[in-house]
Amino acid sequence: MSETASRLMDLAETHIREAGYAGFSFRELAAQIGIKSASVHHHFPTKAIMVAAVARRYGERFFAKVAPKSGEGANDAIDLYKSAFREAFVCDGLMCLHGVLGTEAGALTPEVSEEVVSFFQRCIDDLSRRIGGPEAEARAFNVMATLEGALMLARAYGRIDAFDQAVANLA
Amino acid sequence: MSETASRLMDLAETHIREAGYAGFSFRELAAQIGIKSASVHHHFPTKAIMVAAVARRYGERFFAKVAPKSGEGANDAIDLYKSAFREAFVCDGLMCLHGVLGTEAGALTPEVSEEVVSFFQRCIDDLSRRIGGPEAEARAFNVMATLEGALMLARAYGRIDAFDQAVANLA
DNA sequence: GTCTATAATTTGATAGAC
DNA sequence: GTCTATCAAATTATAGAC
Repeated sequence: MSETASRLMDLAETHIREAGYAGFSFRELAAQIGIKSASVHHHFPTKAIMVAAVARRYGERFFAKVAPKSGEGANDAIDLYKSAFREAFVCDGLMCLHGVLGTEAGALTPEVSEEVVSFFQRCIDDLSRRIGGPEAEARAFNVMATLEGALMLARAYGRIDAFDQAVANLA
Repeated sequence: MSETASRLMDLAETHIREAGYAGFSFRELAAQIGIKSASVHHHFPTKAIMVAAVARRYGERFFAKVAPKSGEGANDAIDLYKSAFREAFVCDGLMCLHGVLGTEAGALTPEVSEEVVSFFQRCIDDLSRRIGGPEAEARAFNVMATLEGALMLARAYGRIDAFDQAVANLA
């Protein structure tokens, strides 16, 4: 992938995590790196294809970040997920990309929608396996729901304290 | 408020809860009730003003629905909130309006943004008071985060089971 | 309250030259 | 890979007649 394509994805990701799927245009991205919108179409034929690519990359980076360290216990997995979501607010001041797109489900093309669903599916599967025990899947759903909601509240309040209170009882 | 304005708000609310702030246009609403977009502007001068009105009405109805029954215990409040969110999926198949707008914060005008923040503030205040005890506020944040996230996951999975698993440990 | 008409802008996307 | 030029469509919004 070209350097330009990568920078375009960076910008698109930020815009989506700030304002959703409709929160940017090809013209806007182009202007931000000093090219024209027609050139953006050379890298990504359509907006839906670009967003699907951004969503896939976001997932890959996320799962790399929460990958198990050697000799992890059940709570270590939850802590890693918690840290990843907390960083989204503290470092970037942004939502989880899939959290935004998930709430906008009705506005998405099938290709984007599939990326979003498979992200959550993979999160639940991964967490369930690493948590283990009889209530593993329910706990996995609870962890993901709480983290997505906590991040949204932290942004609404503009305070990491809102996130920390919301997730205090996890792990 | 006129019957027409009320029907326009109904339609706008559904569209937003399905696809976000950018998920509808005045023309679209107008066509759905058989008038022209210019007539929509007669009832609501701008889209932002309309969405702010929809957000306010949604909050009023929500708080009426979760209002305390006489002689309620700490868990009753959480159960009422849980039922209200569960119904959003089971009855309407839609997100919480403020949950959608909250994730799209960067796309909102100040007037809409203020409605969203004050909705969550009021939820947290109400829940904290009704839950009571030393950890009341943290539990309130946790309840709201979990419910918003659970509703989003239920829609992503298309299964109420995802919601129920995510909120199983509440109350 | 609703209409016609229209302005002003933005958007996603394409054709073809360099 | 980027450009110019352009298209077709959609969007928010306004003016003024009925």
